[in-house]
Amino acid sequence: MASKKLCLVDAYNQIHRAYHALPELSTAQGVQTNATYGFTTMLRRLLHEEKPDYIAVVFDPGGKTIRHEEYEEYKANRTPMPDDLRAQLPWVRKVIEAMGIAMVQLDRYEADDVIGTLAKTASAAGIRTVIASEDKDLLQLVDDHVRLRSDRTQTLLYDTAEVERKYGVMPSQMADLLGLMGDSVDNIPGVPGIGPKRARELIQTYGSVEGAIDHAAELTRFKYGRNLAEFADQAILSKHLATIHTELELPVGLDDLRVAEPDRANIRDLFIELEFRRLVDEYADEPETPAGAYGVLSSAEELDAILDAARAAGRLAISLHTDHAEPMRAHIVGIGLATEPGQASYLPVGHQGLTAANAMSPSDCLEQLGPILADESVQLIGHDLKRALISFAHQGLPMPQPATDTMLASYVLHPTRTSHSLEGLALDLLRIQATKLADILPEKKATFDMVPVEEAGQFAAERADITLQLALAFAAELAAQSGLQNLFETIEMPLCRVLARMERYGVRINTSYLTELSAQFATRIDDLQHRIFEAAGTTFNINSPKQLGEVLFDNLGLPAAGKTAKSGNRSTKAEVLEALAAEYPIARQVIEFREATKLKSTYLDALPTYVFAETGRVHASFDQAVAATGRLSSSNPNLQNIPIRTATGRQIRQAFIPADGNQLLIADYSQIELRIMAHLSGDAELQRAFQEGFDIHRATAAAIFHVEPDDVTHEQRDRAKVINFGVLYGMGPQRLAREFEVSVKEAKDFIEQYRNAYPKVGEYLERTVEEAKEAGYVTTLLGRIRHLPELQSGRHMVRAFGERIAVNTPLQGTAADLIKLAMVRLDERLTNEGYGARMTIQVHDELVFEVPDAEIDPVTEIVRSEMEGAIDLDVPLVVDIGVGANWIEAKA
DNA sequence: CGTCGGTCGTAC
DNA sequence: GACGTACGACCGACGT
Repeated sequence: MASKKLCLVDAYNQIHRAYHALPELSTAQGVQTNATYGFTTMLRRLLHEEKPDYIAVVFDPGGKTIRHEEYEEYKANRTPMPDDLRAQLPWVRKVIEAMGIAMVQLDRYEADDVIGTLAKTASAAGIRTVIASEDKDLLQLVDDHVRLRSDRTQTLLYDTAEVERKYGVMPSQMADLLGLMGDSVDNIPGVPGIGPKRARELIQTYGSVEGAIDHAAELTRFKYGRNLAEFADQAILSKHLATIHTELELPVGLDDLRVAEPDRANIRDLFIELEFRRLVDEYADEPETPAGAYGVLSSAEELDAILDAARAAGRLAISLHTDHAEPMRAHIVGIGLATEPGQASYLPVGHQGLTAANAMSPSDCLEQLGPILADESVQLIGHDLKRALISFAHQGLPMPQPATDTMLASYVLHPTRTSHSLEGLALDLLRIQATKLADILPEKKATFDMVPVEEAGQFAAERADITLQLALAFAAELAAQSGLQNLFETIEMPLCRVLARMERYGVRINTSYLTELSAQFATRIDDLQHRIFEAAGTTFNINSPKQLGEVLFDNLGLPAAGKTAKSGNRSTKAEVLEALAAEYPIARQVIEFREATKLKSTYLDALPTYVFAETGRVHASFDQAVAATGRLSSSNPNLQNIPIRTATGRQIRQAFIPADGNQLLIADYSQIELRIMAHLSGDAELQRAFQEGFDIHRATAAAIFHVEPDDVTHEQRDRAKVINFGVLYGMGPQRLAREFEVSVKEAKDFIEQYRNAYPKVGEYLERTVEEAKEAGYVTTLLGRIRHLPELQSGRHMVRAFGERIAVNTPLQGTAADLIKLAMVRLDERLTNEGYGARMTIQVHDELVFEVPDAEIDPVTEIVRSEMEGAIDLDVPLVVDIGVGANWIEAKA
């Protein structure tokens, strides 16, 4: 049998390496985790690949060591550990502890010395050692039994031969080598004028530092030879400092380092807390599965009993499952129902092969559910309820106003979470591993209706149970944060149903018009492609940035301007091509080709594919839990990026039309973010500009260029516009300089002039960043919050990014709050007052309505009053409203 | 054949 | 890289 193995981890070395190698990661709570994560995966790999019998993680002591006593300057050049790394050390120790791995640390001695001593002890016992470190000092320990493992781009195991190959000396001579060449990392001086190459030669020739010094007299014709004599003491000291002690008295023996069974429950909890989701699965081979009492309902009486319980409890958590991912196309397959945590039932509705003989009919099920949904005394709870509401409506049930959507609760509390999936929340908050849908589907592409009722029931009931438990947990969390609770209850929850209605109603598009336009574009694209190929002298894929770059910059020799960030290809973006267009017609042709193909593929050809046969309309999704600032997002298709800026692009908007007998009514907030900034900053001049109803860009131009508003030139107004928007995004002078094609100094002057014009705006922006650093988060006017772990970063770039987010989020987020509030009130009024008008699209500061011809006047007034009156600011909110037969015509 | 990162471009 | 928030088309590398 092979000999046993010991792994020794150089803790700080590996922690630092992880910290620098990984991008900043942090949990939803803002705990930084990159070093912890990197160290954890390193440990895991080490255990897996080396399969040691013994293991220890060795730390340096907190205070001074014997080397400091011998040489004051030892490690004096070390920069202090960044705060965001130091903060991770307790977590690293927790991970090591949970994994059942020994930690060793000795006062006054470095980790290297402990490692050396342990390795030697192991060797004496016939045990092989693998040291995990990138520190070349440790190479001196390498021998037949001891190897050093380095894991940079690939794993490299240093044995004696590898050390000799790389450094030209035997491992035992590494301290001599360092004694001569010094080590800037540890601030070991070495001998001036002797670097790695000479040190290597000298050690190879004379065997040791002492040997080299003995022969210094023979080398006095060289400067380094004279230095060797002069700095002999320093060389001896350096070697001494670099020499690892291997004879220490340690408080632990090898027996204490045996690899133990990890504490899986503890590891799982820890990884959940740290949000190491991938690792949780691995260590939680016995995950806590919900131990609830779940049953399948098989009669109207059983269902009634559950509904009675819901009425008694005043709440009902549901988990709805359908046969289709798109709610507009979906039919209800079954519903999990829960009223108390730990127990839940399943109502099968539309499983394949399920007949009235073994259950209730689908229509009976749904009919029986109708009243409870309409019952306002029973709080409806669910996860991603917008989908459920659409499905209900699709099947003829009422669309109730739900009380708690756990997805939205999670979003309000942690808007930057990348996912608000039920599974993820269950894991993080309840420490429960929910059953995965994929695990119960009979095959990969199966749908829920193919799952046998019993399995589907366990799954759906579990989800309803988890949803209820999450709702209770979120209720407690929200209760402690009244601002968020208010936002959740008065805006996000009501909006959920508004969006469901919008989505279900959809928008009408003129498909024949789009098809016609698409054919025109095809001709134009074909023409451009021919001309580009002719100019290039070759055919290629113009849509491939890589191939395009080769043609333009290699074949045709156009001057390249900058590389792309990730792959280092030469950039072919519009800005670059635009600069070349005056001199090289092909650049212009590529720009036009790009615009045409973009519009054709993204809009002209894509939009008609979204038309839903049943309604003849497009039912895009408006997602409420995506954007970190509180904005909505839109997808399938995205109706929030329909072109408007170019004449060609505007043709696409004309495809958006109302139903017969209706008009489109478009209502836009005018300059909403700047108005919010005027309000929040309290700047008198900016406020006055809005109160007087000035053209804000013209007013800003007049103020920063010191001219009368009437004398402002087009260029001045354009520049003021760029600055006005730049301020909202935290733009710096460099970017402004590039934008204006002026020097950075001149750009700084513009900013200075802006600050003079609106002094309180500058103060406000600075105050916002300061307060964000203090509090760790920023807030909007209606109490939405966003945590900013970026501001605690050790990296300047990341911190600067955090500062821009801190500036932008309250403005963008408050605008989002306002329009959401207006949407909720508008929906309420239009519904309650019996109008046929429908809200159909939201584009951040704009609402699109489909309004019956006869309702135009009253609806215009209602829209204006609810939007302008959404909230009372120190400046007026102005809404521009237009009416027309398509989205362009209606733009006032 | 599907997934995913990279690049680019559209909106506010 | 240098201005915030999104979604998505296309390419091309990579894995099954």
